[in-house]
Amino acid sequence: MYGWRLMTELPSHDRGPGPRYRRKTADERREALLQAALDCIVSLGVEKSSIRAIAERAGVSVGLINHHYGTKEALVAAAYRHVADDLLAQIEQRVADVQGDARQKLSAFIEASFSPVNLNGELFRVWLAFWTMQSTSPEIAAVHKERYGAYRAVLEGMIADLQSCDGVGQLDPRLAAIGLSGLLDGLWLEWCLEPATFTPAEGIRLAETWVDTVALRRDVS
Amino acid sequence: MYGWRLMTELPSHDRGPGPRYRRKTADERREALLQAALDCIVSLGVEKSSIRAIAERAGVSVGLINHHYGTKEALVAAAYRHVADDLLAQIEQRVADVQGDARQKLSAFIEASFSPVNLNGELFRVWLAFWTMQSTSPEIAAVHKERYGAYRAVLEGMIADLQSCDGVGQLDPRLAAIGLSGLLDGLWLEWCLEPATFTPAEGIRLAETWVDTVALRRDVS
DNA sequence: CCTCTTGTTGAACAAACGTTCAACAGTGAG
DNA sequence: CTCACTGTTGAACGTTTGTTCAACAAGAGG
Repeated sequence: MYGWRLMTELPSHDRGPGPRYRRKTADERREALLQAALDCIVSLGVEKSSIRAIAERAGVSVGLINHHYGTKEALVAAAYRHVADDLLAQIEQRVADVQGDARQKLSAFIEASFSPVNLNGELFRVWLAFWTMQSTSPEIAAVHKERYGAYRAVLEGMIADLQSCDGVGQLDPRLAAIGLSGLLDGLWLEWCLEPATFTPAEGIRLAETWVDTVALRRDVS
Repeated sequence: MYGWRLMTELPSHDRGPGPRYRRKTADERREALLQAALDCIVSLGVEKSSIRAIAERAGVSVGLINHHYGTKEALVAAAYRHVADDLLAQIEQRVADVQGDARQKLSAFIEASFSPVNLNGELFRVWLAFWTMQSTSPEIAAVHKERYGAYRAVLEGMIADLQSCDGVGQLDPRLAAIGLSGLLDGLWLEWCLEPATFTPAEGIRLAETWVDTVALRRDVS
């Protein structure tokens, strides 16, 4: 369809005697491109993360991204799934590392939510990007629905465990989980938008108070 | 700087005998452009709201936007301030319309937060756009800080009133306001991303429970 | 009527975007 | 070595973006 012209000059960069590039398997390259895309979104923001910027970060040429992912949207969707999986897995790991009762595990979940890994303006920008694309990209929307459901299911299970041990609270596990995840997300959002508003310790205290007085029925005074 | 060529053909649209356009004062035009920008962001999303789309919606030509606002960023910042002002003013109006004690006024605030005006996927897209721009645009960031501070100040005042009447709660007014605004925003966020998760009535119940058991010390069972 | 101010126009522009694809080249198999 | 496969390249493309500015014209004041 397009015309083809001979290159009129040699590439300006150094042409050593060795290979000009190293080939990778399709899977390896896909993984590397995904990491480069995340790096770009994190450091440059979404709208500046062009195909060219991602390709440069990955040390490859522009054409390779469409070759391996077809479209940019598919690459971003894959990145979303990757980050969301990582985040949830990391929180679950922290919870699993705690040997204690259901209440202590929930505390670990809350503490992990307010760890510097999550309270991170760059991670926030990544999430904003995904949320924005969700309204126009069915693929992104599907990933969101799947990952967010998993997140809340974990929380609901922990609250159900808690109430079966320490007595029922003012709300059933489903609604309590929705409330807690809303509180955690809302505080995370506000902290990322304006970190001076409150400290992570205050955020933890707010979430702990919610669990004690709403999911359970205990007065922490 | 740029060359200038004569128009090679007349405009294709109808040229009536009357004026081709009507002049407005600078203030009137600025207002009209701002409304057109909001309409576009709401209906098309941010990334599709180009200068040309906004100009077409406003029924003017592309150059007029830069003439009145200088840059697109300034226009968006003005739109942000306008929407945020409107939203807060509307909630405060609802609160003022309620004759009752501090607790009933807080209920009006919560109810207004979950009204269809706010639980609106289009409004959510507008907010996402503003949040995204905040990290790159100092002007947008300043507007956010100013408006969000006002929002939380209103909430903190209401909670302080409540506690001075009905007794102190588990949290001081500042932290209680941060928690409640986090909960409201988080639930709003999650509802906009996936409306099937919970109903507005459940959201109201969650927020009311927070007020009764955390800001106050009342068990709603 | 003419004049001046100023809101308005819209083609041109430079830069950036995602995508395409013919050509190139590394790598392992025969 | 040769061959075929395929990962990789990068210029060109078509489109869209925000911005510019010489030219135009509406409307008020004389």
